Amino acid sequence: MFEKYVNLLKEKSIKITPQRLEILMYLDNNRNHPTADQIYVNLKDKNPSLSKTTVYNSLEILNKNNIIQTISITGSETRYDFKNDMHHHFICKKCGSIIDIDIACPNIKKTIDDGYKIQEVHGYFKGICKKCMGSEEK
Amino acid sequence: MFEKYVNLLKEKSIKITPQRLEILMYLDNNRNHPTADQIYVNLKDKNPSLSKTTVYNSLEILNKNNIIQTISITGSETRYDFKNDMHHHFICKKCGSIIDIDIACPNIKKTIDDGYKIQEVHGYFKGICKKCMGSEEK
DNA sequence: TTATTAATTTGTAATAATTACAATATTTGG
DNA sequence: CCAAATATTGTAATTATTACAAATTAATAA
Repeated sequence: MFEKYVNLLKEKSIKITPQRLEILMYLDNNRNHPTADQIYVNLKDKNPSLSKTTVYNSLEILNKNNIIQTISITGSETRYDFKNDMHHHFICKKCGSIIDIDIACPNIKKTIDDGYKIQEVHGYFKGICKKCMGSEEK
Repeated sequence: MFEKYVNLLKEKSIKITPQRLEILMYLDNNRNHPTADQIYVNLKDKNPSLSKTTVYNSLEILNKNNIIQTISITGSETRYDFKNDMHHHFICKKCGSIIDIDIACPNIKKTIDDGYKIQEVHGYFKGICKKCMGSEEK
């Protein structure tokens, strides 16, 4: 059940703890860009001893090891995402939902050629999502 | 001296106050993506009565009226920029400097065609800047 | 110019997200 | 199974930002 996550941690020589496994599994199964607090609240039920500091610490080490990524699209809190193919994010100013936009950035190459070492790419769009555009027209 | 900023505010029917003019002028003359606190500290000398709340309020109304823009590249604090042509931002993980990258996003069209209304585009790269890459090689 | 009204500024207090830290507990290699 | 290193926990501190009410100011019309 946890094999996938155990392996992910082993590959990066990160110590395996139940907390880290739970957090990783949560992010893998919940691709809705949760905040640290949301992860904490949701895992707290089944893991009553869980501390919010542990959530932050775990997220930090997972992020540093490229197993997850951070999203700072709202500006007020960091959101977290299980690492997958490069994509952008769209946040709807009306309903607040954050949506994956499956496009990669073609600009990276130019910037690398220009002498920069790029380690992370964040593309954020803000506006009104499809659904809310639809309901506005009515 | 303030004419340019008075006009900017008038165009948007924003009430003209000395605080707003000072903040606008500061952002126009300091294109280094300052935080609200940096703006506050720097203007406080010449405007001792300035309140930090005013800085936040002014930045909010200027942003809502598209005169300035926000940058949330660090994740911890919002940075502000006088509005100019669309460009991306690069933050160096070593020296912390935030650098303008003069490229526009060619992906917008596809997302608009897909049914989204895009109001803001934020492109953030994180890595090592030219300068720091140079000093690493030595 | 002056009076009026609505909007703004100010200062303080509250909130929300995140980090620091020290004691306790757990993981892992030998 | 032991020991050393590392992680977890809970609380307290910090930082950025917002809420709010009283005092002030800007814009407008007489």
